[in-house]
Amino acid sequence: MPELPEVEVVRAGLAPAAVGSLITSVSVFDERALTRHSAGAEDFVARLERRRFAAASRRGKFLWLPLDDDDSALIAHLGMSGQMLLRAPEATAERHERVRIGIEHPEHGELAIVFADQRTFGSLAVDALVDDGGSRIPTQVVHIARDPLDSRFDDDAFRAALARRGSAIKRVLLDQGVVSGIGNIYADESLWAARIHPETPAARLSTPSVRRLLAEVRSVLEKALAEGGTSFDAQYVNVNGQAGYFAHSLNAYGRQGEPCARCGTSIRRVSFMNRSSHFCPSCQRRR
DNA sequence: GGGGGTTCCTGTACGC
DNA sequence: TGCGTACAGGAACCCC
Repeated sequence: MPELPEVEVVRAGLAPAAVGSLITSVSVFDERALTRHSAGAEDFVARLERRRFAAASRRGKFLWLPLDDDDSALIAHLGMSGQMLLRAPEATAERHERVRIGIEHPEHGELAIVFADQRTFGSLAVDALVDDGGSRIPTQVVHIARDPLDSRFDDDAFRAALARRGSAIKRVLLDQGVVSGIGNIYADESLWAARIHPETPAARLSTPSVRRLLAEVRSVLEKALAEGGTSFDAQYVNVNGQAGYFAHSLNAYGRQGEPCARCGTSIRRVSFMNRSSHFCPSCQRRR
């Protein structure tokens, strides 16, 4: 599932080929890939053709490629199974290919950016850019908080936000309006590393606990990024179709029944928020 | 505005 | 072999 590290790997992979490229063609094969673009496929194509990509940016799990008109950007959210692939222009269609964008780079020549998505939770759009504290971000990203790896992430504001929330800390970690980029996998991993029970009310966490949690969130995200992200199957791959290696480093997620790497107790899996939570019942005690 | 549940979707695994 | 069902989960949306 693409979370911050996976989306950042995709952004960094797209940047060298996309930035500076001229968009020569846009083909939409499945309009469900444009649920974020309410004006429809025809409008989507018209807003992209003959423009150039000027940069490659990201906040949380959203990535976007600003256009050279300085007023709009192609935004992408990968959802559960979205992929942005770089392919040769004549490459055969991917199995779940939804959108293909033909580009021409001044040095690398012709390429295709292919958006493929099995479960169709992901989508693309062309969105207006607005000012946000000195930077320009798409309107659809305005409500998304900065991510913990962002140099302008405000640790004190995060601590204050937790103090106002009576919800379980895991629910708050997954709330992209409080802190972005964290999904089910890295929430479980960070809570395991910080020895915090996922259902602990956020407001009950002491200041040292919040500091420890934030440090572990950053550590987990950075390690996953260094290993190219987490791949369980073909659902997440980089722009070249290659898997990441962080799945081998997981301590809690998907390890139910296996011994905790710290204390040997069986990792437990419980249903929480219509998804799974994995934790060690011994070293992540509920207080 | 916080809180929490529902919904969208498709491929895979599993039980019978 | 074949069928039905549970499961995976990001985020918008809804009602309380």
